[in-house]
Amino acid sequence: MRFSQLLIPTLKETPSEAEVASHQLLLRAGFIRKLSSGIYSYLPLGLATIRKVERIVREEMNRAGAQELLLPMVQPGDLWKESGRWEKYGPELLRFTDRHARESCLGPTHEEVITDLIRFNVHSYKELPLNLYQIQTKFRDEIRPRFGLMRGREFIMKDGYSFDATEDGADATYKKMHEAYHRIFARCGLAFRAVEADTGTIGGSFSHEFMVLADTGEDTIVICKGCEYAANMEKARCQTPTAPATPALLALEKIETPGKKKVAAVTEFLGISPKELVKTLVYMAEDKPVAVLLRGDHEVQTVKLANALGVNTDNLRLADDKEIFDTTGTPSGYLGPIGLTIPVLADNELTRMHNFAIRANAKNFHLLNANLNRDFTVQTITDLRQVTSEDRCPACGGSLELTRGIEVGHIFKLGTKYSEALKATFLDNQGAEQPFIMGCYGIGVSRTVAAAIEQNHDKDGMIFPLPIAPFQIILLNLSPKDEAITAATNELYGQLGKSGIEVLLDDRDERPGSKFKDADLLGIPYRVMVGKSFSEKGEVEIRDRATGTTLSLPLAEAGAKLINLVRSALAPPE
RNA sequence: CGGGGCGUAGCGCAGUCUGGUUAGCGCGCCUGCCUUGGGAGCAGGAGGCCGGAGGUUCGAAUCCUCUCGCCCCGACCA
Repeated sequence: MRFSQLLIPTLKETPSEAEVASHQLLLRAGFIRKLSSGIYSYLPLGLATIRKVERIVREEMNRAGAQELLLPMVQPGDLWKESGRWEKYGPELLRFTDRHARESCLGPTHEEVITDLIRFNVHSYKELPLNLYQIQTKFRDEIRPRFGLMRGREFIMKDGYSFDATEDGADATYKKMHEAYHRIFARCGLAFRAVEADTGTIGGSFSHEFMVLADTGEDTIVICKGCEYAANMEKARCQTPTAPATPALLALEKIETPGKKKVAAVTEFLGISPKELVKTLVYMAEDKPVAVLLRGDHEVQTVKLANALGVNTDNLRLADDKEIFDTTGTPSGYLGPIGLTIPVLADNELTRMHNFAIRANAKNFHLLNANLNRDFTVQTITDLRQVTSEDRCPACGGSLELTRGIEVGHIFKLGTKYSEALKATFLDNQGAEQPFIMGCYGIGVSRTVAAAIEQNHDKDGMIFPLPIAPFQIILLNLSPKDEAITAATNELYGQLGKSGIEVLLDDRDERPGSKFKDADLLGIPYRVMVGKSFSEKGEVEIRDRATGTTLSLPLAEAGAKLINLVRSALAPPE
């Protein structure tokens, strides 16, 4: 393709609305333009990149035995009522009525539609397993879209759904998808980790998220430096080391702590570490109070707490001062665990603590030398807190690292949640009716492009991994008015094109500096320059965008060299 | 939805507090000359309902009211 004929509206200056690198660069390089909040047009280069990712996704999904189909975007409200999600999904589901006053919605995901399709068309275990996917525009009316393609309201997603007859079969399918996802993101040239994840509102029994590692990621993930263990913060566990030998239990001691409420102030005043204090928090779970006990320096992980209580995170919040007083009789800020009548949950860590400090249920007093089961009891002891970098890996005991990630893929083993809700069943080999065992598998295609840029850029622009670059080579004619140079450039362009190499020919009548700047901005992996050194020595130069290394070689050798470079970069993993 | 900020030419901004000629600047765009290895130079030019509506005033980009849109921070997610 010729640069002069393509719509590539590059910008010298960064639009003020863009905050993160991928958003700024996608705008500056002319890949996308915003239509309204969270809704973007993909220009030719943006679309080319999207198509590259899609192609890899298709190849790997097909290779793993999945089949592509395409489901409707507009979906009847009745189907969502049948699954129960019409009520549950919330305002993120964009709803509208058509001319016949039928309730409808734009598909944010397709569990209902696919399950409906399968229940009417698949009836026997002999037809299973089935694994179906589509690549399509999704719409989710996000509360706050942000960061360009990172969190749009309209975005391109690959969503896949599997149907198995047995648990073992479903687990095998899940494993196959896990492997396929590994291959997909590896082929995209991304540094990523698969992490254990909470199943959230989609529901199901277990799941993994695929995280592209980048400092600007919206998620915090925990990865082990010593083994393969990795998990989302919401799910991350840590070793619960066996309790040290129980020391002598000291007598409770009431001590005045004038005006000290916050953990840091209290422990400083008492001359102890926050690790020697237990704090008492009150939450409202479905509007009923529960107390949570935690070591002073630890933080509650809301998702874990919600799971321990069996409630949805939407129905879980910190109690306000009035609620604390009304339900415990103690003002906020003075509440300790002794004598509580509401349900009490304690974090695992408490089993290892002895002679710790707590609040005394009285203004300006704390108690020293408190002990679990001697001075107070709790109903539940489990993992309720955020893992920290001081914790040890639950799998190998190695040290843990907290890092940021961008969620580009998510796989779930759903089980029978939707098949039961929609009465989607088949007959097993005994002639008994069984619900399909399902899995679902998503990849944010447009987000993957943003994540790739987030992970691969420098001050001059994007640096695409070759497999997902919009073009593999950008060929610069540095002197379009020079006939010899133009003839040489065209010859090379033709040769590469015949070999199936994707070349963007910069034939614009611009000065070299502008072409260099644009080439860097677009992030195309190899830049080939035909100019002064061709006139002087018959040589062209090949510059690697990522490393900046430049290779000069005779025109006659350049084509073969480039074909070689591109093909080796495209070699699939292992 | 709560908190913060912003809407002036395609992009980046000044002007608004303290109302007063024809609303400016840089980049980009058009024409010509010139130039050609890291976003050149000169000359000429086009482009604005100052987000929208209402109000105050002799007079509003500027003050007031309402509204719409956008961005950032939080709870949600591919």
